[in-house]
Amino acid sequence: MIKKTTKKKAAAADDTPTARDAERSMRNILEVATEEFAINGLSGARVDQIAERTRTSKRMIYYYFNGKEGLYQAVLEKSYMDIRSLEERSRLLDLEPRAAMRKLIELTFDYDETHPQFISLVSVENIHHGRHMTNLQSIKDVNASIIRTLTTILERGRKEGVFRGDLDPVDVHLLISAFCFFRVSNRHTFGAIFDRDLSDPKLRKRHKKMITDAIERLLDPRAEK
Amino acid sequence: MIKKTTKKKAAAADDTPTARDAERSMRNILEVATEEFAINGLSGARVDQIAERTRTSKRMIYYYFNGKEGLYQAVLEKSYMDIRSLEERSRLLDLEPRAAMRKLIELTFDYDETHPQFISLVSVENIHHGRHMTNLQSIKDVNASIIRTLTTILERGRKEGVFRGDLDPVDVHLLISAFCFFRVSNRHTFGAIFDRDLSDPKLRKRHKKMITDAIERLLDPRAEK
Amino acid sequence: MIKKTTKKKAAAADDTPTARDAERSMRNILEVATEEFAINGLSGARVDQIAERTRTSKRMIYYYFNGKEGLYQAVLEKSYMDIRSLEERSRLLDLEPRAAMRKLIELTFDYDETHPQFISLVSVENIHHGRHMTNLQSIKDVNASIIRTLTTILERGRKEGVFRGDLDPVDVHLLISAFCFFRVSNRHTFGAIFDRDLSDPKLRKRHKKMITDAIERLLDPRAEK
Amino acid sequence: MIKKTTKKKAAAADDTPTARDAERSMRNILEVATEEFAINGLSGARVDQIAERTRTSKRMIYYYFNGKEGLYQAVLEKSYMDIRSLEERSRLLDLEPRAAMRKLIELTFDYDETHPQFISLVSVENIHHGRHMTNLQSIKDVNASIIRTLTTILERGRKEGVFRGDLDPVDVHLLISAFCFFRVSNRHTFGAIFDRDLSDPKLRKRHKKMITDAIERLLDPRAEK
DNA sequence: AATGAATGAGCTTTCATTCAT
DNA sequence: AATGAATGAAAGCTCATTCAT
Repeated sequence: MIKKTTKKKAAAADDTPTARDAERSMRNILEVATEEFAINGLSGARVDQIAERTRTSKRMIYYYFNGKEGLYQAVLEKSYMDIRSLEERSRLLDLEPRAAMRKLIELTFDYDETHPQFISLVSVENIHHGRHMTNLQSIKDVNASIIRTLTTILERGRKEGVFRGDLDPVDVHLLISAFCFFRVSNRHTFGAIFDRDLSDPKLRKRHKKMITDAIERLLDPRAEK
Repeated sequence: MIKKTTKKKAAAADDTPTARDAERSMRNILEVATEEFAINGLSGARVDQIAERTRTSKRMIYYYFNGKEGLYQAVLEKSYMDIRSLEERSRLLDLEPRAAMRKLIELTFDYDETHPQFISLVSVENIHHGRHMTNLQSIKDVNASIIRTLTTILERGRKEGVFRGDLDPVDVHLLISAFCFFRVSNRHTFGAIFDRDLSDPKLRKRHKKMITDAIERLLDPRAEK
Repeated sequence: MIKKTTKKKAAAADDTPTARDAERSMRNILEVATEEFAINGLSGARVDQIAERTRTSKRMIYYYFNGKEGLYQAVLEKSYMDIRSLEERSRLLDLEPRAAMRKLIELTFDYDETHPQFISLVSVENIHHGRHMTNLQSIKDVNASIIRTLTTILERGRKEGVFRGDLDPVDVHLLISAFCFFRVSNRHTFGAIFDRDLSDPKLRKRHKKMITDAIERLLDPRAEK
Repeated sequence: MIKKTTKKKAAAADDTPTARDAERSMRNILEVATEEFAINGLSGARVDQIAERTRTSKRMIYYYFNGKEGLYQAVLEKSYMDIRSLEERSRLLDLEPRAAMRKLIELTFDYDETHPQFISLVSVENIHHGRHMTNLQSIKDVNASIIRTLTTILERGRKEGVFRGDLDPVDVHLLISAFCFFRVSNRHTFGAIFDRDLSDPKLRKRHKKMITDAIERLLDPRAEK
């Protein structure tokens, strides 16, 4: 992360009005840019358009983020950081394994459902082969935490005999993510092809149950081969 | 495909060298464009770059496809059409329900795995809210055929008592698609975050088994509530 | 005029269906082109657009008229030729001088009023410095005839003592033309500036009378100095 | 003039070298563009050609005028604004009615004669149906002032018994404008047809007298019906 | 005599970025 | 620390025309 870090620290340290203004400007730019990149992609987003919707000027984007790509990277990082709340706020490990697993799935499902911009950004980043994430350790850290939690849940379940023990936590995470993510990321093509509005509450409820069921049964030790 | 349909038909009817040349040129352009749009997205792809990699000139892109957007739409349509082979070539309905289901999942899994460009294009189209598909009935037709096959398989399985009967075919298709698609569409971000190469044959095999298992267990009538 | 002349003669001589078809195609093209050039000017008109509105193809425009400029020139000539009817059909010289003069003015006024396309084309040609008329003797001939008629009328009037004799016929023609032409050629700017609809019948009548009055008084020998 | 008004005002207020440079650049572009649009029309003029003749670059045309059409509109407005000098500088209302009228006609005649570019631009704008003037209130204002002056002159003349009182000022303005304008706007076609050079000083003098005479006699109350 | 297919050249416009304080 | 003005480079697209039969 560019020179923003220094700024942030400075802002945290001294609380001068100027510093707080800078902080506010950056946040404002990030918010607008998040929308624009999510809607239009990296190449499709326009620096002019972002600047115009901002309280500041185009010049500031260069000042704070060193250009379009820098801004995009900052947006991406910020978006991934926001997931931290997902499992931090919910005390998953206080629950017994099966309840914890169910809740984890539901949290993921709901998060993706309510954060289509994040989904879009991740799709955009995949179009670009994830080349803007390679330097962002922060993103890996956040996700490592999710895997740690999941590993613990699975391990506990195995010990209690309620989960089979031959599944890789990352694989399970992949399966859960895939469904929750795809439902949102591909809602436009899937919706158009099958004339379905995936945001319909009835469908949402049914799908949430389906993915929960699917994982639950997959983990059921009685069927283990 | 735009207004060139007449041309195409003519080309199909008479087999003059000129007509074949035109046909070949269009295919050539489509192939190159498919790659470019898959790699760079709609906004990111460059007409110049596409033209340069082509045997023809930039002018021809406008002649045949009425511009960048028209070309993109043609690419999208063509890509979706190519899936027809997926289930047409394989005689799914000759198999007993559970084998058919397993094979359907594997076919989907393998198709997505071997057609990352198609996956990219669909992702790109979702970034653009599926706005280039609304007019393409052909795409709906192809997919309707898949759903028809799946419906038959599920129905047969229910009658034979090997599948539960309370699942919507489109929902099942969604679940299968989600996992197969996501593995490819998000391979870059997922790979970067968890330091995993999703194209590793060992992983591929494991995931294929996992998704097959998951669906199989989900459909198992013994667990039905 | 290009090779059209040869064609026309041929068409007149032999009356084969093919020849008549050619004749018809050319007329069709000319009609459409007249409209397009009048509305859009020489640079603004589009060969594609003209061809599209035609019963024939773009290629034919080149076949018959050797390109856009040739077509424009043919349109211009044809438009000027059509005025011949103006004074040929009306037997001006059968009237006594003052009546003849009044009628000449009214004919001019009405012709311009009812042929805005002709007015437009002449304006267009002036934008282009009249450079497409230099070779068209036909145009000069038609107009020479008008001047001849006007000269006769003025001469007779002078002899009868009802017109002053010191005015140049071409000057008088200029004055008449100017007013009749300008009313139509500048109707859009003049109309916009003064919020007047110059095509309003009431205005038309008033203006017709005004110009007739003005010329009549100008010619009145009693005021001659 | 587009949205650059703010810029202009700023430039007027502070007199920084930069501001003056911008002002100068815009004027430079406008001058060149005026010529180009007058000679080639809106469609015929080339942004490249305009830029090349300018001290600045093509990019600046878009920066200052938002494109070709914006530039054209600015040129049109500026050209109309320049007429303001016509009657502002000359103290028409200090003269007695008949002298004032004569002078007004002569001023109009001379202005058109010496501003063929303006004449061309108005012709061009009429080809385009005056569609670029609809938003330009400034143009209406300038012309309203001319009509006000003319109305005063006519009114005074009527009171003094030297002018008839039944003529509409705008009609009179139309008659005067028509002749003065047409002489210039149609000099090429008229000149070509009648082998006359309308810029010949002898002709100019004769025509000036003719239009002055014609209006004078038209206004003469003795002939009023 | 007639024509469908193809195209080079050049057009207007857009874009992310830097200059200059 | 902050910014308004300026811009080179390249993008997408259009046009009149010719090729090839």
